Amino acid sequence: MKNKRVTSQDVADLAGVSRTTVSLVLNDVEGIHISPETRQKVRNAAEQLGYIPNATAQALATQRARAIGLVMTRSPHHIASDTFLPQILGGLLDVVKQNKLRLLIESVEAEHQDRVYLELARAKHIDGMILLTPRIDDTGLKKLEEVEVPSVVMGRLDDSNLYSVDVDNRLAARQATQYLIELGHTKIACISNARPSYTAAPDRVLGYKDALIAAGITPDDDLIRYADFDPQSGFACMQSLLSSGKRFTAIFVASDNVAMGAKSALREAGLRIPDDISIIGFDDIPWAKYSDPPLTTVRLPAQELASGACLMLLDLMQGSEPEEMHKVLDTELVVRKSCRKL
Amino acid sequence: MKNKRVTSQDVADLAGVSRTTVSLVLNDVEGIHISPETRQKVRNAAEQLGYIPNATAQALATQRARAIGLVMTRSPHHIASDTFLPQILGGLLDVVKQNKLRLLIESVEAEHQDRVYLELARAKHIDGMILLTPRIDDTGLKKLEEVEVPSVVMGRLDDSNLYSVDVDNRLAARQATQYLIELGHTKIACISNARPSYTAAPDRVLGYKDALIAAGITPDDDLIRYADFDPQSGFACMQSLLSSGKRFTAIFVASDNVAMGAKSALREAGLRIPDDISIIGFDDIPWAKYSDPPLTTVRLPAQELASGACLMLLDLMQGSEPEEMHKVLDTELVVRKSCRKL
DNA sequence: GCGCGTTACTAAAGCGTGTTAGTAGGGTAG
DNA sequence: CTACCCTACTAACACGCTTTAGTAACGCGC
Repeated sequence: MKNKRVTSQDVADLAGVSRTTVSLVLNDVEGIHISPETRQKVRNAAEQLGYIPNATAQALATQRARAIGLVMTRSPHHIASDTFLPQILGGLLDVVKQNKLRLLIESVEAEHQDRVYLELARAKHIDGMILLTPRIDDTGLKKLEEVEVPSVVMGRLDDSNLYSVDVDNRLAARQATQYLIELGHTKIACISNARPSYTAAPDRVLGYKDALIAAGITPDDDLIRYADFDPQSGFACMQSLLSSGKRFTAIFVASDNVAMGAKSALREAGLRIPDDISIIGFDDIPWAKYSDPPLTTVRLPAQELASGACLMLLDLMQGSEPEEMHKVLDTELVVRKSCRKL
Repeated sequence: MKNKRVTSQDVADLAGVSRTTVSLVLNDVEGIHISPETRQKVRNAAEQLGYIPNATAQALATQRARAIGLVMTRSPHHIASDTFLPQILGGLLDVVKQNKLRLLIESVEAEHQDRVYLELARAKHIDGMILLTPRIDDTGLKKLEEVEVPSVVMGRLDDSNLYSVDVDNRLAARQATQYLIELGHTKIACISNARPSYTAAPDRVLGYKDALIAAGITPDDDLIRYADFDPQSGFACMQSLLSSGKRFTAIFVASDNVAMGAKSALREAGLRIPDDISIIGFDDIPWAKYSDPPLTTVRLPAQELASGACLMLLDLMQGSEPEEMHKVLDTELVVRKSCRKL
């Protein structure tokens, strides 16, 4: 009862003007002539009533929701163990808040993607979307390209004319592997971060192979495993490698999160890092620095990726063309203590 | 051009019926009589045109946004290093998806909270909100109670008549500390998870003291530090403890995330876990199990907390009264290898 | 063949805003 | 004195949907 919704009509009534005037004043519309006294009257009335415009009505009238969506192509379970998410959210929220937008989180199961993207876009609850960790086989994205909804992909997508922000996964993986080679390692295994359908995974494996080949080492597919985002899968992959009987003195794990599990498996097997096995990660999650031993890894600028994608999206939403279609941010080798000279 | 927005009017025209009928059919409104043939005509037309209802218009008409907000009282920076967030999001998304709702993320800086909560609520972009890690001194929340917006707090808030879901932090902390005592430790330090203004922090310290007192040990405030969510602050707190000259053989760190940093500081000081110092954490984040040594900790059911809060919120949104006003979930001591018998 | 209930639909009134087109009144130039 | 412009506003439509109130047609009992 005390909280009957206050509308612009109420403000207009109290101020003794029309609803139009209220709208014009409160939105500071340019090039319109309203006397300072009236402006003040309206402002006072709004203040007094505690008027808060109904965002839904605004959205309907303006055809803009003032919100963007973060779309994740993963199950809630996988989201729960995504080390990266907080950083990405942090980066997004930063930009989103500055631009007075809202952020919508959406997770899309593999099954009915096609429809979902379109629904999100057309239903107009959001003005644009950021697509996280897209999959190669995502047919829905193809359709998305044909629609006029501003979208930016965080990651790489072949043959796509969607805008994107990413790092050069292949190059970064190559550099990481090269670092191991420079330390004298020749038997180097690899655990990729995710199943190959997620674009970053095969890219990182390619980079790993690039480095080997450049050093005259023949890649051995038996030394490669594909994890599934979480430490648990890293644990399993490492166990599988260890029990394969194949020898290796170093390993490139294409995700710090997965590396956590891998390290644990090494420890259980009685192997010491870096004395017995050198390990290099990927991502530089906040814990990498504090793990034991501190993990040598490739820093991936998560927050910058997120805010970069967000800024790009804002450009698109304003109708202006972003500078680059596919923005690529730099990675950086962060040497800590998990690798040793052979 | 190809993507002129399809409205219910278009569907009505194609099907040769009124917009009303379209709405009635597509929403499966109960207790209304529409012939099967007409229903089919409408469905076909909608399908053919690829009609997707405008969610904003629906929201305006029904006065329900079909969205809930997750409100975090922290800066984007702190969000970026929140280990818990993915699990909470996972839990929320699960429920949210099942109920065909949307999830909005909002971060609120300490400065202008009062206004923000109300804006969120009244602007009606959301039907209800979940408040994460509230602070004792949050005056905005007081005002929120007076408004009719369904809200559930994840955490505890004294003297509040807001619904809440939480664990018994005090009891859990007590049990953790008691475990250390049972192992024979008497000199036990404590690093709390956050600054005391976040309710969980002092609660956990109280539980820690409870256990000491029950065992006839006088708590020593010089052995207590307050961290700030992230590993870095844990590192600093541990350094501070070590350099204080005070002796201790075990420590209760009220956050696994903070414990990561603390462990790192111990290692740098040349102390071994658990040989020199036993350490017990809190939260049981996914990495606790895989850290070295595997961290003994208190499992906090993050996903269940989130989904519990969400279900509670759904009840409130439907106007029904949840069973309990303050739901308390169980914690569980997870013994791993970071504590030893003295 | 009149009243009444049921079926199958539709017209129109909201929801709360933004925005365009228009108006009334006063000043100024010709 | 008329024509025109400027200021300061307002009436009314648009946004796309839900929902209430209503209507027309039909069957049925009496």
